[in-house]
Amino acid sequence: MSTPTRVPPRGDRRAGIVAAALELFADKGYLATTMDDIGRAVAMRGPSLYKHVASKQDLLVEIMERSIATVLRDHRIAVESTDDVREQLRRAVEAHVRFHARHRLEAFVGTRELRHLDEANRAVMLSLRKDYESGFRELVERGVAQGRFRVGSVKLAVYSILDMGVGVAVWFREGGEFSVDEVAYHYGDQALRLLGAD
Amino acid sequence: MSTPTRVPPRGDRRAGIVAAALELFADKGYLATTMDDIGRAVAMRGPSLYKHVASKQDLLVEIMERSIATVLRDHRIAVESTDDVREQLRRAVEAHVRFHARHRLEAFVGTRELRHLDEANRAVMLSLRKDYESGFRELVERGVAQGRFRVGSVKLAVYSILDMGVGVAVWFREGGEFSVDEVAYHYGDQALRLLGAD
DNA sequence: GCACGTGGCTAGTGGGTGTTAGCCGAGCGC
DNA sequence: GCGCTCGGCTAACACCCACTAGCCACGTGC
Repeated sequence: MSTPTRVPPRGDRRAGIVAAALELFADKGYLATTMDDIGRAVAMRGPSLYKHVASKQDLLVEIMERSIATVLRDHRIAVESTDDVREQLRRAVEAHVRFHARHRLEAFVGTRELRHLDEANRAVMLSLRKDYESGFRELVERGVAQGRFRVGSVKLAVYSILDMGVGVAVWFREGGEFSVDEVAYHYGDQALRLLGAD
Repeated sequence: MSTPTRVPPRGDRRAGIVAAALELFADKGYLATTMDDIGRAVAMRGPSLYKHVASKQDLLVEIMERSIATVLRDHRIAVESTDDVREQLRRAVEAHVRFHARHRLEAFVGTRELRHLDEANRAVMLSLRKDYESGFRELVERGVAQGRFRVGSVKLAVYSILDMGVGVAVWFREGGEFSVDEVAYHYGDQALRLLGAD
């Protein structure tokens, strides 16, 4: 039997493996996904994967690190793009929602499989997630201090806004009833309403 | 070694097993929990569990069924307790939040472990969850029709309200900063704001 | 044209897991 | 007191899975 694929372009075989792992982890869960499953998705046997990755755990770590790094970057960009608190919050929420719509699978795996990260990596991820949450809290607190927002509880408002964005990852489908932009806009709007903005 | 517990009260040994399974499923996940783990939690060996339950899957099914039945019942009671749409929605949201605060673990397992239900049971659960969602959608639609709510999109508003309630299960702790009632009240408020109520 | 690194393969290892089989002590009905 | 049911136990079965060992084809550098 001759090789069906002539020659894999370069050493980016690893990227394909990570992508396949992401899809499988999101679909079946980390524990339910076997190395053979991942191998099958990239047309090789399970053990061959070890020529490209150190372990199954490494795949999870790589997925999570990339994911959280993206969210934090997008958030920073959104907040730094204006000085007006109201607008900062709108853009931060839109970035949050855009991420959860565009990177559904990463978002999914990022929250669902946190407990299957080994201790050290989980601690790092939890800390980064806390930072992210803090960014929103500071934003809302500043808005309240400036009299732009009126909330019963900053903490509960922030949790609510974040969680409704997280939920997008569950139901959103590319090419479905809503575009990413529509969802982002509506959610930004809802967040501002929830904060009693203006 | 004599029996440490003199005699288990009655045949409610099963209830203890389900409770232990719930805690473990919520903590480690369904797949990561072994029958030995569950056995240890109720002071017996794994295989002995089979004198009380048919399978590990049965434990998951029982947990999920009880969980969804509770939510649906609470929702119905809330909606039937008044005729005013605004008040119906407030009470439905409060019931939703109360459930996710009081039955954190059930809520957790109910959403996180859905994929590990076998096909038949999963279909039933998904259908029941759809019914629950529909209840909220009809409520919001009625409110909009009566001019009591003003929303950009009924669907997105409903998703948002449900998801922010679901999120409560993640962070809520009995005896923490907020009581169940406080959270329920605040979330009811936030939902009404989000709907542009009144 | 040859050595060698790359990246695939098969075979195996060591451990884990749901579940069944079969044993047995204790309490209860009669 | 006898037998039966209940509910525990240990042993074992039948897989499954991450990962390792060791082999080999192929393309490239020289």
